[in-house]
Amino acid sequence: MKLISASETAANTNNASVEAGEDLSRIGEMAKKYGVTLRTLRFYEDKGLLNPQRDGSTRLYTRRDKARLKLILLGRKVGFSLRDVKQMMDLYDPTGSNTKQLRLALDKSEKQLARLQKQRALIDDAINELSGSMSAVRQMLAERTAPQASVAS
Amino acid sequence: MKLISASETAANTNNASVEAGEDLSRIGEMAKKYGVTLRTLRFYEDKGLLNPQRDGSTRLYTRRDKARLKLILLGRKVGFSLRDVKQMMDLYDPTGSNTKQLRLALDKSEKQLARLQKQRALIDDAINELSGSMSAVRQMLAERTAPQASVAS
DNA sequence: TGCGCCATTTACGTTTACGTCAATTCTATA
DNA sequence: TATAGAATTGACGTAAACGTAAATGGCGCA
Repeated sequence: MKLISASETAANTNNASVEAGEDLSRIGEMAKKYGVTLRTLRFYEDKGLLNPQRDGSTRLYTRRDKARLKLILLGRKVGFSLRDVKQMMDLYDPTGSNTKQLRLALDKSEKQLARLQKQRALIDDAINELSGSMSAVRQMLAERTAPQASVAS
Repeated sequence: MKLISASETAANTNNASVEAGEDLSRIGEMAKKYGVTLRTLRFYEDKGLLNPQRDGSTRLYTRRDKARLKLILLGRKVGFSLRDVKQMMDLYDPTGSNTKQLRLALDKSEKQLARLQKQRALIDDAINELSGSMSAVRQMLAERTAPQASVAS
């Protein structure tokens, strides 16, 4: 599953306007590197989360895009919506202390943490309830004598 | 599936008691009693999970429907899809030992239990990751000296 | 020069479990 | 009888995160 003859692409690019040591990646490379699909990358762009450069129409992702993508994936991992992630990232200002961004992130994180803990409690409940039902069912299967399958909560 | 025995609402519009101890409920009553919306009850019916009788066009829920609804709600609580619940309930046979139903239920339950445990693990991961990020952010907010908000996982 | 692969844009489809009208009819009560 | 309150069906909307074509274009290579 090779895409491009590795050495040439890695060494340089003959076509693009790339002169510094920028390691730009195209969409396929990005997808592979971060375990997402092309569709996902375009989708994130469509939602304003990524802004790759273009060489003609071809997307070229810089390390900035890669950092953002990492953040997005981290955010999704901890359960933030893309909207939340965007909202937080939009506050990023390379010239300031980003206090507002950090406050927002902390605020959202606290709420998300609460949600996660609640979810965990629900899941624990479900697990207990389910385990209980399962042993009941096992009982019924064990004693094949029971004529009725009465079900109660 | 037999539903109606004989005694049916003749002309009396005063529900709640027909002749036998049938305690039929209308949709509003059901919704209140089980904490669901009217829409939900109609939706379940549309999906073949409930089959209330009709008095004209008015739905009348018997205790059988109530038992089924309890099952549905239990199923949803432990994370089964409505499709799963239906599949299991459709196997119910009041004349047999319901071995097949029980086996299916057990099978599905085992899988669902595994899913729940996996989910729990994911949530625990997320909680840890999030907690870590949060203390990092708190750090950065504490030392207002940091000029850059570098973010890494 | 044509094949094959990669990429692009646009747009509709998927999943689940309902919510939200809207228009209308039925029922209960004053 | 008039009217408020229930109930009905039908249809469209929602959320999230993409999937899945379809039609098209560019590039390298044999």
